[in-house]
Amino acid sequence: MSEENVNQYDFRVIEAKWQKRWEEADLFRVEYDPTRPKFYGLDFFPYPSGAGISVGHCRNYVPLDVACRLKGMQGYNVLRPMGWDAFGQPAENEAIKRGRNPREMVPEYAANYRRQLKLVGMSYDWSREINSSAPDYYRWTQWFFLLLYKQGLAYRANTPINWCPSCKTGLANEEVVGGKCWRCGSAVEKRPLPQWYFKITAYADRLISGLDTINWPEGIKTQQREWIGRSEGAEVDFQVVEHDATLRVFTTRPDTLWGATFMVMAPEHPLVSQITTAEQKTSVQEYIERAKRSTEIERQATDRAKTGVFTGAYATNPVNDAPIPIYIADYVLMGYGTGAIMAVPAHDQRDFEFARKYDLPIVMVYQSSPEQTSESLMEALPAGGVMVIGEFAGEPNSKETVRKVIEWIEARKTGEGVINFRLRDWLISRQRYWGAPIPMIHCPACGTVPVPEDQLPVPLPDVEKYQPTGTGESPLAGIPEFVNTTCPQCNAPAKRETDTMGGFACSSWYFLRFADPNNSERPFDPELANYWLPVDLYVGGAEHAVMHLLYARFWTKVMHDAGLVPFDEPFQRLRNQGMLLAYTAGRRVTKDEAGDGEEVDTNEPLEDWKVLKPEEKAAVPEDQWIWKWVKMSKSMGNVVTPDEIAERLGADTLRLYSLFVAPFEETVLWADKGIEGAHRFVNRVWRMWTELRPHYVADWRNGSTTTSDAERKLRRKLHQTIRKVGGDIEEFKFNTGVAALMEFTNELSAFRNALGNQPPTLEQTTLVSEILETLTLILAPIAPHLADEFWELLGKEGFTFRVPFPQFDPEAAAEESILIVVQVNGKLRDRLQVAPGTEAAEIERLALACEKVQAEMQTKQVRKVISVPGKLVNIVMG
RNA sequence: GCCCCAGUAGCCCAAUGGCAGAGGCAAGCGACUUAAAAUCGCUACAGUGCGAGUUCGAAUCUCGCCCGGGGCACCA
Repeated sequence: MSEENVNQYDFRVIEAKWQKRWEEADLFRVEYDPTRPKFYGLDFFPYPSGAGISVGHCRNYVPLDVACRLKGMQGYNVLRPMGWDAFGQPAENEAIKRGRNPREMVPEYAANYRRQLKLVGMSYDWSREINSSAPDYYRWTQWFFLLLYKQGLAYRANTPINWCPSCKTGLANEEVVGGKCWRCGSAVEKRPLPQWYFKITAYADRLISGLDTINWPEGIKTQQREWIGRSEGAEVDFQVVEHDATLRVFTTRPDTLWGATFMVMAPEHPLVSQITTAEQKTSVQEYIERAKRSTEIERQATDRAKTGVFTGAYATNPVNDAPIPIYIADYVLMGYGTGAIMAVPAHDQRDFEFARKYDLPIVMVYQSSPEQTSESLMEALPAGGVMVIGEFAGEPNSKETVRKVIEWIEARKTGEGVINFRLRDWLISRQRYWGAPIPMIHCPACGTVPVPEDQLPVPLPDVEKYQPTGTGESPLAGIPEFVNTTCPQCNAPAKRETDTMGGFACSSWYFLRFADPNNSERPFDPELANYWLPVDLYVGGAEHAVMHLLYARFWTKVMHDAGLVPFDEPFQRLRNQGMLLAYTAGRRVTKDEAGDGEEVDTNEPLEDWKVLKPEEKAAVPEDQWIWKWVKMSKSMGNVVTPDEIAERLGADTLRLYSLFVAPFEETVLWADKGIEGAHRFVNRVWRMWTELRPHYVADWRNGSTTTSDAERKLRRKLHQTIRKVGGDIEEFKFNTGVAALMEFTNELSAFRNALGNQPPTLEQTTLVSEILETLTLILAPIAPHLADEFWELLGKEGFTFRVPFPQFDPEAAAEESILIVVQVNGKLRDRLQVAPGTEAAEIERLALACEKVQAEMQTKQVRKVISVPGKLVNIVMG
């Protein structure tokens, strides 16, 4: 009976037992220890949604956990914290939906997350748990707002903002995706409102150059570079005819000034009203009105025909004094450059289209051939050709020419070289309740005054009603007890700022708070931050490529400049996990649903496919279901939870499968079949290991060494596996690391079968003991519950997390002989076994001596022999 | 339209210039079993999306296409 029990892999009991012991021993709690090297592994700051985590979340939490456990076994002092991005719209919207207060809901949801993360064996130091909506956290978010303000990096401006009518709040540029709100997909409008901004544009250059110093996926770096969008060019002044005004334009092609035949201003340009003539007033007014009404989606549609209106005014081209008409058109954006352009239809496609439509002259600056004329042009010529007019006639169409022209313009004082960025300042104001109040006070006498640091936090009032107002005003504006205060400077009655900060403020510094989460004197102790930071390994989804990662880098640079931290990049190494898709039943969108945009649920992609809700499944015949692979998410109703997998197959199986299913960064299609295989493997390990365990001797290191071929081979495989598993985890190649473990168990199985019921020899006992112990430890980062159970079964104390990860023995891992392939003209002819390190000349000699090669040499002449030591010999004959 | 990433066996994936196959799923066969499951063992299956090129040698490098995924999109 007892024999039976030992061989029964009861993962439910084992996993619960070790999770309890880890907790009792406070195993993952870490302390500052400058005598030890540190390792900081961090997950993207999650919002704890009511749905809890799905197996999709395991795609990032498990690999980082494995990497951190390995680092711990390698002797690093590992910081692995977790906290909740609890402020912001996801939490608020969910609370509204459930008619609850987010203040009560967040801790509940966080508790569920915590429970689930423990269930899959995560090695978090829970003593460092933080909640960004707690006053002792947002107090410091507000403190950082004031820091930015003091540095001149926070300002209030009344410019038209991106307004999401559904979220009822302003959006930063980064939060507008294709003219739609990133969160809900509604069409974004423009609204004038006074708003707080962070001057991230002041750091544009450093946000680009810093990318060269960090180990991030190239794709993410490219996205950030393109988002910041640095472009070199010049600003040039055009005198407006018969007005005391100059129109300044930005151009990357000042070399084409000679071909500028008209100007275009954005409809919002402040000069428009001043220079528009009486005759044109009506049509210009109409155009401006129309531009205002159209949504960002409409304005951003690139395939749309160019439209515009003549202002009646003219400007003087500074290079040839020609008067050229000034138009307004919505393809020119007020937010980029100067909001006005010089149009060179011959060399810019957009200007070309506009010129053809409104019959404006086209003048060629560059020509690739004499036959080419402005009349014959079918499209603009952005590149190539030689300059044919002006002072620089004869110059090629090149960067060098652009540079020369800029110098010339500067000398003539009509313009200057300028670097422009696509990046705009970061809109931080939200007109919502659930966020950190912006710590500013509006005083009638003193103006805008910061809240003194010692009065922080400005507490978010606890209220019953917090729904967004929709008027563009924060719900806080309706709470007199909050709004009315006194001016910190003159003590006169004053009003508080009622906007709150967007959630990205909280996540721009949380990684620092983990270094010192309970500090009530400052956001963090510099000594602790210097020890733990920067984050060594940061893991999360690629969807934050621009927003969060850009903002966090910006805040870190600001802190660096304020002398708070010595580094200026927060995340040394970044990895993005792939998405997890589930096969999901859906149906076609019916005509009436597609018809009106108002009623369509904007959380779902606006396509012709809609997920079948559970209640709809009965109504729609099964042969009309359309199956699709879509992201696993609560709104799709296709979630598989770690709870059900842990219950059915165990956490270690789930961990192993999360790693094995595909390369880390690849998209995964969730199929239940695959995980059965992972479970089979874990069972197989259990069975083999427990069967061999009776042969274990603790002092195997003093035992006799193995000599038989088969045993030496198995030991070689063991040491190769140590090397492979450790290396693959470091390189984030978890799938091949797990495969290596499977390979080893396959060989171990053959050994066990060969052993049968015979008692093992002394040598075999030594080998088996080494295997039992080593296998336990190399499994430990991946299947920690199983490993700790094994460790105990070996009669050891404590936890594998505290045991050094095995070192591989290079001698034991070395191959005894190497296979050399012999090819003739690239085709396989023979194989040779040679000792490692055999020189090229020697294997060449052996290859030429091969029978099959000799046979071919009878009829052909050897032209060349390529001999690659350790690989092959290729004999070229003809 | 532009920029990334991928395309290898029925499926998920290894191999990053050197014998196309490590691992898993599914399939087939055998052993064990009264039988089945589980387990153990064995087996078959592709010439690497298409077309050129470089090379002694290409899944791997280069160029041009096709297909899928992701990102950006009037930025002057």
